[in-house]
Amino acid sequence: MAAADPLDLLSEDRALLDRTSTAERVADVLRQRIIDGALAPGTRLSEETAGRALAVSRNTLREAFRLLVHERLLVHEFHRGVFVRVLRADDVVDLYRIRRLLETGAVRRAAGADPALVAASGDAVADGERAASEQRWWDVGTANMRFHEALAALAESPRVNDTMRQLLAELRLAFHVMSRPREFHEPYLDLNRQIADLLRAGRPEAAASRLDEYFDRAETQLVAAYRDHAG
Amino acid sequence: MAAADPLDLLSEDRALLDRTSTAERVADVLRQRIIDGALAPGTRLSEETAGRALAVSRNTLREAFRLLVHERLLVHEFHRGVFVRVLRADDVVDLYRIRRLLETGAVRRAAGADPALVAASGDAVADGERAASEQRWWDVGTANMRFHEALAALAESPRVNDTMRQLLAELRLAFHVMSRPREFHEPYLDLNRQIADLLRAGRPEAAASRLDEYFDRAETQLVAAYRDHAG
DNA sequence: CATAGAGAATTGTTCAACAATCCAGCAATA
DNA sequence: TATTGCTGGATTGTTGAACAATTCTCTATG
Repeated sequence: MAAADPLDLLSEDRALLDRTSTAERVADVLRQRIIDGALAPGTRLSEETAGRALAVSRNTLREAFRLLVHERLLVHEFHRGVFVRVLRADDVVDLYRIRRLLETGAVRRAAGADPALVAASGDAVADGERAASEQRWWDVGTANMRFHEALAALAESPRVNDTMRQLLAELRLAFHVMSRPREFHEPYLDLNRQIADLLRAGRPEAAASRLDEYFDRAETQLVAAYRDHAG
Repeated sequence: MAAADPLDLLSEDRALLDRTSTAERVADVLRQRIIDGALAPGTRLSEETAGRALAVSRNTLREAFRLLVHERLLVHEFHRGVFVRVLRADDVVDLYRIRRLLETGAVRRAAGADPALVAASGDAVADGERAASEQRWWDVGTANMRFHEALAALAESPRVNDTMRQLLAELRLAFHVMSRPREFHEPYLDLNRQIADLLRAGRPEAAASRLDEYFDRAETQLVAAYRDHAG
């Protein structure tokens, strides 16, 4: 392997250097607010109001809206405005369907993956356990998502990583309509731990099976809770 | 099961009813032009020029650009403009990596899928064979993509379908930098036929194995041709 | 030949205007 | 009372112009 070219190192910093457009930064803050629940599903975002609050022009705001609509965090109704997406039960089913493909597929090829990626999934589990012991249930949910993001990362594919981040952000929308984070997240701490341990032990197939169980349980539970709540 | 509510039928038609915005239509035509090669990879799209050609304002055009950047068909360089994406060899590798996850995963669960979806994949293969017999190599490529879109559709997930469509559009960018459509697409007609037949015969695992072979060969060949061409 | 710098061209962002559409509320009617 | 029809007000859709910020081009200069 050749010596690290300092120019390569610099070119990696370039991304940090060239600033990002206002529209993208606006999209970033809106995305964060949607994820953390400050903007609840169903909320309408008026161009006038939101634009004044963020101190950006309508056009710039609209560019940001387009991005988030494409990410499915907002829905756009022609001549009516944009709304924070309200997930339906079949959206949840769909989200779990694609997660299953990406995550179990990624886990199955974990044997050939960078060991650091396996370690990262273990870290996420540990974070979740710590948050649970301190009763920080929202953080348990966050750690759970980081864990599954780490599983998908075993595919070592930037596009899979992006897709996964997007899907998990979307899934946050489902958690908001339900109101019992502890009951939902706590049962999976143990299952996640098992998956992480199997991975570290170099048994990806067994980990994938356990992961499939996780999906069965989580999906069933979430959809059930969902129907209870939303009818 | 209750009688079909005519109101439900109408609400399904709603999507057809509400028109789409100018920005989206602009994005549609640009997407088409990129896919069919009229806008070659690397081409710069000036807001001034493109806006005048399409007779839309800069603001509207920029909204359309945002959409296509998000789909990775365009790249946006701050203060420099938007360009039709030029795929690199590692982009191609990445595309095949996620395709492998989605398609093989979808094929493995084909047993439980709607038979009409299995039939659709067979139709796509037949179309490809017909196009090949008539020397329409570009159409062979199109049919090939329809075939793989049909495979992904076995997952019966709208999000998988969307993701897949996007990935295949992106892959078209790779085909444009190579210039031998026949040599690239012809060898796979037979493999596709085998996969479709195995599916119809109710042997999804065998089909998935064949599909894995397809990915190995296609990826290797495409990346090799790619390196030859682009260095 | 390389470099620096001035000027042109392009993008980033805002603002104002108007058309198209939706919505809330009220009147009219059966 | 419940439904329909209308009207005025509010919001979005789209355009055009303007200016700031940045990149590009080209020439002069060493």
